[in-house]
Amino acid sequence: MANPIDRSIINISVDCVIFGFDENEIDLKVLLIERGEEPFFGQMALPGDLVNIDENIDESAKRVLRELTGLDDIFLEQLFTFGNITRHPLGRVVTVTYYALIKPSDFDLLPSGFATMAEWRSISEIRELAFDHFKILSTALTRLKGKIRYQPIGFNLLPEKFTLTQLQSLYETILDTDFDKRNFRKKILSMDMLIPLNEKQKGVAHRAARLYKFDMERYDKLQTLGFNFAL
Amino acid sequence: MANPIDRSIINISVDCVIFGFDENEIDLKVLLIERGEEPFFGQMALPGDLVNIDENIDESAKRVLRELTGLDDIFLEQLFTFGNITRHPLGRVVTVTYYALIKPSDFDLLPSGFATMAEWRSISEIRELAFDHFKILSTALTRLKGKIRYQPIGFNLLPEKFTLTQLQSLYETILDTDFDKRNFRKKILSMDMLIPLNEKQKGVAHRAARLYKFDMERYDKLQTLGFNFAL
DNA sequence: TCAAAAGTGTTCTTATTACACCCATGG
DNA sequence: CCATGGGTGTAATAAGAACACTTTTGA
Repeated sequence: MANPIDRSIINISVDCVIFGFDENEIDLKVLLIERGEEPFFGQMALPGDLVNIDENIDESAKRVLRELTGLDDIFLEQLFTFGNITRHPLGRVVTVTYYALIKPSDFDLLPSGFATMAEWRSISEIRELAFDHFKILSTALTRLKGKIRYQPIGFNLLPEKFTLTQLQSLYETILDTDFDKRNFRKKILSMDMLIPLNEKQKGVAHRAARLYKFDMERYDKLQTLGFNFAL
Repeated sequence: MANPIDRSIINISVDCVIFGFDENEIDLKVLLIERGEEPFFGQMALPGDLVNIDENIDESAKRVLRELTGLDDIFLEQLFTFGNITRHPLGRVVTVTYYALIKPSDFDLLPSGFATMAEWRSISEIRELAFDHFKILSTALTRLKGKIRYQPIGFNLLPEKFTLTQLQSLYETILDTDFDKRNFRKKILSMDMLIPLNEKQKGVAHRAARLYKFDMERYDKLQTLGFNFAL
């Protein structure tokens, strides 16, 4: 970590689990940095660092993420706080973790600080991470899968205009399952949250699909009424 | 708080939201202490205190709860971490909060430490609390209501042998709603998690109800298969 | 003309809701 | 004998699951 750990006190840090999903890609990715500093020098880790005394922890998470990876203006949701005595080799560090799901192609990565590298890595290929970050990642993945069934996470992962097949494959990738095409369409359209456009895909070597966009106003209304997005 | 706040560092505390439900009682309660110390001297607050450097935060929550209220051996679940700069008047304190739902009559309250009193208070009557504890309480209540629909919280709130009406009124109280008696029974019995006993209530001035107990083995199995307790 | 994905309905099964009367017990 | 809560079934509706062929497009 960039700030020094004080062995005489409980230090507090934030760590961010940024999931990435791009259309055309088949798997879910996570943003990792390579550490240019001890401990775990040269190993991959979640972006994270100590909280400053004069910043709210939510703001701290945003700052740390920006400083290490260049990602800015991301909606982070709090995940869990990990506080075991032994989780950091240099002292006592309680970490508040956050997660988000974004579209990698919307952002440029710019590693700096003690991050010598910032990269998207496929979830399925990750075997180990610095500290207890692998455990944090697993916790985040479980939460994401649970959450996406009830909340329209994912609206920000598609282009403004998208096809129903794109939407379906987004859900299939994140939930790691398959849906019946007709049933998926029936359900998603019955929610009345998509606006069909008088536009079609162009330049595809097959029948062009109709494009849709999200009806945010309608969605917000349904949310407040306790609407359920389950599939 | 009992330990002194150090203004030069970020202090870390735990706070516990202990919900209480007793049969025969119509409303949901929460365990509060009266503070015998500044700040907020004499005001009601959630039991909470600073974390020691040599204890895990989960263990810290248990210890603090025990020291202030006498409650021991309670399964606490982490709720959320509140870390705004301004949340504590004497310095920077990030608090990790926990919650649980228990049956008050199973425990004796024994206030000590800086708690001059420890009491069960009806949720609906609480207007204000020390620090940001009212907000913490609201967050916990939302979480509890969400959670009880998918998890069998509540098994520990009833006597070992209970009637279906007791179970129903437990759910109705916590979710603040009403269920149709026949539909409730049909659904709960179809889950196959209750064992009907060859025993009846005694001493009631009406037809005696059959008693049931939970089939924990069966429940654990269903849990791992992704079972859903929704009502 | 072929390959590739788009688009479209029906049937069957299962879950959810609404609803009202008789039963057993103790006071 | 009455007040109190216990106990029971059915019909209607809604939601979910399974399933296969025709259409459009560009290469």
